[in-house]
Amino acid sequence: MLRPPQNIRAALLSSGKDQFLAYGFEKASLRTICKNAGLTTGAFYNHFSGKEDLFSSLVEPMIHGFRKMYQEVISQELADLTTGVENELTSITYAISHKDEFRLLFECSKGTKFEGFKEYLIQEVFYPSYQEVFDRYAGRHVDPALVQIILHMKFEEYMELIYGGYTMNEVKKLITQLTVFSEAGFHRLLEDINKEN
Amino acid sequence: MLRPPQNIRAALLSSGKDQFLAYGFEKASLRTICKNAGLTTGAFYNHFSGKEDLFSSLVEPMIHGFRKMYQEVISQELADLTTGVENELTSITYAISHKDEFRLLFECSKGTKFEGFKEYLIQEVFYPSYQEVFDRYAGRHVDPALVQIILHMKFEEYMELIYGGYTMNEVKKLITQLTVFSEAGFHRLLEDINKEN
Amino acid sequence: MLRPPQNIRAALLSSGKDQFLAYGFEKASLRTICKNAGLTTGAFYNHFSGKEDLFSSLVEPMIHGFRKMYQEVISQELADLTTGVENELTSITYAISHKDEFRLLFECSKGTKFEGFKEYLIQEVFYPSYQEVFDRYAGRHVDPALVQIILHMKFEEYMELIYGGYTMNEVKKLITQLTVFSEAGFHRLLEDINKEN
Amino acid sequence: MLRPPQNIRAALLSSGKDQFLAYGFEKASLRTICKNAGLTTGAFYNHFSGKEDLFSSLVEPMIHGFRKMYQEVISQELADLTTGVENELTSITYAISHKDEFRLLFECSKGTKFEGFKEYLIQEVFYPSYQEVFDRYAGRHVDPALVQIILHMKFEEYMELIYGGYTMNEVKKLITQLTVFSEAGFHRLLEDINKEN
DNA sequence: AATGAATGAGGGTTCATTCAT
DNA sequence: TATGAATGAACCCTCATTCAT
Repeated sequence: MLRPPQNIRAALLSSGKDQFLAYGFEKASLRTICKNAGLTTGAFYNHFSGKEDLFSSLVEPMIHGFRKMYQEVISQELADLTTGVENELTSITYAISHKDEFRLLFECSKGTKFEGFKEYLIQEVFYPSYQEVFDRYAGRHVDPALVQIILHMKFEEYMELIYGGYTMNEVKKLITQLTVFSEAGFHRLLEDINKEN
Repeated sequence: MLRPPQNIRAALLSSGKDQFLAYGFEKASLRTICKNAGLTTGAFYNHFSGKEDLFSSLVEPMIHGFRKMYQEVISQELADLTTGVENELTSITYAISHKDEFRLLFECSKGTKFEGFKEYLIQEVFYPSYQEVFDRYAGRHVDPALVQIILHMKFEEYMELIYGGYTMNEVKKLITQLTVFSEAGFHRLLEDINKEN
Repeated sequence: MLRPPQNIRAALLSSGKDQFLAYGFEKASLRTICKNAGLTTGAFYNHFSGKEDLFSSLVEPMIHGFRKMYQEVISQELADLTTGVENELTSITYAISHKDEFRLLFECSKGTKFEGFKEYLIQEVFYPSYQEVFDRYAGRHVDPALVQIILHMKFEEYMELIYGGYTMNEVKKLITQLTVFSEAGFHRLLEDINKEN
Repeated sequence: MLRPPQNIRAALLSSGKDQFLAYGFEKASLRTICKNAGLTTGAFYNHFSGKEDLFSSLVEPMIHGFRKMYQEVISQELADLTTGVENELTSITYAISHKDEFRLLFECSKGTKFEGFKEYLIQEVFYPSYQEVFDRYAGRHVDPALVQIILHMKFEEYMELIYGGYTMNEVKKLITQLTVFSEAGFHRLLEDINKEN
């Protein structure tokens, strides 16, 4: 009653985040979300148009932010291919500071319109540029299956960096090391492939 | 009614697998599972003690089989470090032939006692030997964070091999290539690490 | 905010009419009525004391107007029995120009105090004079059941004239024809009845 | 518990009929219907698939019965034009013995797939043959507006016969009288129309 | 006058499980 | 073993109205 309206919205977002993370979108109980935020289910609908609206409100700002950031990163990457580590760091930093929202999006979104977001991101956003980079470096068309798998591994690397609970310094060091790992593996693989034929 | 009891159990297992894969453990409807298996919900309880029992029955035989197989593989591996690719192939082959059960375990088990199985497998089963192998190769204690991440990437590699829909021949070729990738990366990484200090 | 209060009231009445006509009194949503009128539900209560008050305000002025008009018509009718068609036309004209309000009253008033208005009108207002006219013409007491049915048919005739979407000229012509129909039927019926006994 | 299942279904149908008649389909409360039938709302869904299924089960058998009866009546009518009164009596008798279901269909079906049934019946089933009979008798095309209105009046006549609470003997007598009324009116009207031109 | 957050009860429906038959 | 009716709580959501601001 005496709380300013912003706090209510914030309380609902926070409570919703908790429940969605704990139970997933479908199993999370709106009643519980409301109770934890200190209001009735009826009151909820003065702030959000429904359960999915609450979920979207948690996740969409992050998606827009990520999109914006990613576009800058990718355009830099195309201009200067040596900026890899730095750009990765930018992306990871963003993701870490939106850790929860990423998890919502990737692991708790079943039943929402974001359900397939992870695969969408991998296939539509990352894969095309990945395949292109591989092809360019190899000087030939690289087996898409191989690219797919390595891309998924890369994605998993990011996941671990994001959710591993590392400090920024640790992340920086790990990325450097993992870049060494990936690039060495990558070059050796291409050599082998080219030898084959 | 006239079906031998085995068929009923099999029908329930099959119908349950379908629903659990499609909707996850919690959201899958026991009613639907029973209807698709051609019996009533009441009859179900003559064959299984409940929803989770059905799930366990789908997943536990595979776990035991996998455990048994993995122990043979790992003891071979420790005896002869050159058997890597072959052993991986054995594991993957097993996993591919139990694709559905793996997916149940890893992606559809929320709400059951198997909920944390994937992390359990990684941390309790794979990680110790992984860290040991890394340490042995490096001749020093490798940063566990690094091992964790690379292990997760490896695990993701397996996932893709299992779920990518590849033929056995494709899998064999991919494993060979990915082994080249991983090992080259791994060696280069260790070199770098050793240089550092 | 800057609108003169009359406009707000008018907007609410108009929006309410729309919703009541579309969904009936009970199913119409006050929220929607207010939203369409451009204000909040809270503000609504500064103009009307509640949902039913809004409904009454739509319907009562018409009822009073109709009562007044009908009294003039009926007193003329009793003075001069030949004015039939003209008087019918007066009534119908009034009804057509308050078409929506009539519909509200007859078809959308469930849940309000006007719920039984149609039957009230027929039984309390029309029936007594109808029975009297029949009795007078017949020179004897006509079976009330017969009068009831013919009265209801007459009422339905009016409904169709009102809601049929006819021009005034068409209405005039139709009334003339229908009067022929009714009166011929009526006289023949009375002849038969009198022959019986 | 001890009631045979038929009684439960019957109890739900009866309780549903009461509530639908009293409040209309949308406003009737399933909870109340169930309570009055002596079971919980959960149990309800073992007997009907939902609220509308209950409504349909009340109304559809009557519709099919009516359709069947009406087809016999109309084919007789076309074979022998003098059977009018008898056939009307057959129809009305059927309707009276399904009085409640007719009222459900005509007055309480808003929100169901039967919502427009009354107008459908009038326009699609009755109107075409009505217009044809008028045209045939008149020897020319009669103004559809006139036919519409008289048809609606006829329909209202039936409604009153059905809902007036008359005995079968009274109905028989009233139909005879009303047929005199209608036919006399009809013939006189046609004469007038033909004179006009 | 107007806002909009809050109430609290009610809506139809689904659920895993139980149990008399 | 099988049936299917019953339970009772939970689900998300909508409602007319109130009231502090």
